[in-house]
Amino acid sequence: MPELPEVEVSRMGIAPHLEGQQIKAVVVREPRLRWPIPEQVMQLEGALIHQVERRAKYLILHTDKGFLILHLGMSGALRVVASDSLVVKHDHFELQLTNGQCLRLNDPRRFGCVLFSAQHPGVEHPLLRALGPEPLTEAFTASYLHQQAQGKTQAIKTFLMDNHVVVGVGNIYANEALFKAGIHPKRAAGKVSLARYQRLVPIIKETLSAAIAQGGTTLQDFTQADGQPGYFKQHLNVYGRGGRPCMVCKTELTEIRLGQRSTVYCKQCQR
DNA sequence: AAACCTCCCTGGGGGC
DNA sequence: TGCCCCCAGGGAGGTT
Repeated sequence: MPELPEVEVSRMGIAPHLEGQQIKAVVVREPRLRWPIPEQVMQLEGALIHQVERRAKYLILHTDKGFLILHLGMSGALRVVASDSLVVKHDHFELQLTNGQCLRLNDPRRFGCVLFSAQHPGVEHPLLRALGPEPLTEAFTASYLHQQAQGKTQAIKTFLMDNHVVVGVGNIYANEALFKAGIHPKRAAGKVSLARYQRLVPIIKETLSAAIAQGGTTLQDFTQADGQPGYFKQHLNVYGRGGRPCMVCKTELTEIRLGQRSTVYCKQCQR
């Protein structure tokens, strides 16, 4: 499942193949994604791609004829392959380039989206306008998070996963970061001290950065049909380990549901 | 307004 | 072996 690190790895993988290239044809095989793929994407035929940007878990292709917004949802994957390479099940969308390559989106669960924006969507588009800061920038600090949390009774895990607070912290990283920071996932966000946010924020940054760095090792063969590598799985302390012993104190890990999401923690280590 | 809940979708896994 | 049911997840949008 693409979390922020995987989207960033996707961006790094596809950008060198796309930037400076021209779009020859836009192919929509299955328009029924999260939202129907709009007709306007056809306007990108003939466009020159300037840049591939990531904002939260969205990828934004800058072209001289507008902006393409991509979201991978739960199960989406992007590959750069030869335009005549075999189309497989769930290959819903592609941009064919004049150099014979194409950017192909495969998404079995269709939670992803492909959208068009005439202006840069970061400030203008309703989906991106209200997003919180990027976790790997200087804007994301302990004092910012502490201030956002003031008066909130919401569980800190739900708070961290709210895109208005900070983007890109999905269920896996919220679980892992709270474990490493020793904070109970159900603790009210507004009752977590500044000192504990000062511990948590660097942990979130380090966890995301480490995952990106490891995804980087798969960049070489990114254009091959390998699928998701699962490179981060061996580093997980709590996610998917409910009922098994805590790696620190051996206490049986507790699994609960919080905001419809599976939540695993150590009742000994996390308070 | 804040804090919940629901829904979209398919593949995979467990139970029988 | 095969079938059914449930679950996973991001995040918009609805409800309380």
